[in-house]
Amino acid sequence: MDEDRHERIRAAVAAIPEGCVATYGDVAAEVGEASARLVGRVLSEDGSDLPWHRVLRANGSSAPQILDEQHARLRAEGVEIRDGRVVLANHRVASGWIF
DNA sequence: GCCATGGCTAGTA
DNA sequence: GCCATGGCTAGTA
Repeated sequence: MDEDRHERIRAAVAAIPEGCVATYGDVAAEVGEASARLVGRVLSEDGSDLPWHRVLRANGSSAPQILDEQHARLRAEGVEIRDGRVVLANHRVASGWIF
């Protein structure tokens, strides 16, 4: 079932540690079968307490409708934001998580 | 048809 | 900015 894939996406997002971030593509790669686009959709439809704010676009930016809340939450976890986006360069680690 | 994406290009500073 | 892509959803036949 497709719900299976959605569940794996949610599990991958849930596993991102506090203070760390990943890109939609990272999460998709982690799950294996998911496209980055699907990750965005699943998160947008999710109503649970998933740490969706730790998932960013490939360049560290955010879709406008979530930007304010996302940045507020990330700052609260100590993630630095410059020029309206999280700086991802040189922070990528082998597992795909970024810190 | 719609997008909480991503990559690549042109055009400005 | 623009276009390609993937996956889901609404709305018609």
